[in-house]
Amino acid sequence: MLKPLNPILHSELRLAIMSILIATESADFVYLRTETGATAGNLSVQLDKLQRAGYIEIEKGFNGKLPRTTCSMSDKGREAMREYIDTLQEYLGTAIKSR
Amino acid sequence: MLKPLNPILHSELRLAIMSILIATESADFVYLRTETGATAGNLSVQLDKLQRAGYIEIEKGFNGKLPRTTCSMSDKGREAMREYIDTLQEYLGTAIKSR
DNA sequence: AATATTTGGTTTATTTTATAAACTTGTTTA
DNA sequence: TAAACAAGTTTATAAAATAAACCAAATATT
Repeated sequence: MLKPLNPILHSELRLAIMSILIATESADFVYLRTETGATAGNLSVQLDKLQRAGYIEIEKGFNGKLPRTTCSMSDKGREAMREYIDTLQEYLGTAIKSR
Repeated sequence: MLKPLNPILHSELRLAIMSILIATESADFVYLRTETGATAGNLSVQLDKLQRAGYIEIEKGFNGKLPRTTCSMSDKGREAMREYIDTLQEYLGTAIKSR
């Protein structure tokens, strides 16, 4: 029987966010928005879910006088991604290995 | 900007179904049910979506006197999976290659 | 110097999707 | 012959994703 895919990660936008953060260590709201093409509302909601899950940390500060929200991945998030990718590979089996 | 992940494939149960079919070429309703652990209702709905998308073919026949639904992947389905996996790898980048 | 616009978001409402519960049709079994 | 089972489908509910509307502060415009 197949393992379940972590439902927090198995979401297009949340996976996109996590994929960016796993590579860059830190990214702000505006960058995530342009990179993912998400609406601000959607991005806000999904960042919140990732934070509640303990997968990312969100720091609110200022860039000069303008607000700035900086996100980075937590160890828990990195571990969850590792497991998610493992599970994905179990699903996709040979199909993914052959590329 | 990240490419969208085919929403028909980016669903746990549908991905599980497609993953089984990509490896086995053909599987019946009962097998898919036990293998995925899905409820019959959910499986029925998701098979229907995959069929409407043209990703699988569904043949209804009999196993003795009992109904039997056999599913197999279409060329279009195989192509969609190829693309989906490519896109996933773009998302996951190095994280997936290192395993 | 008032007012309009832009930036960087959040909150709330709507739509879509996934899932489960209830039902159907026919078949064994007691 | 009635109860239980198999193999599904249909419909109702719960959860999720997404967008629309809103807000506060900063900057630009007339």
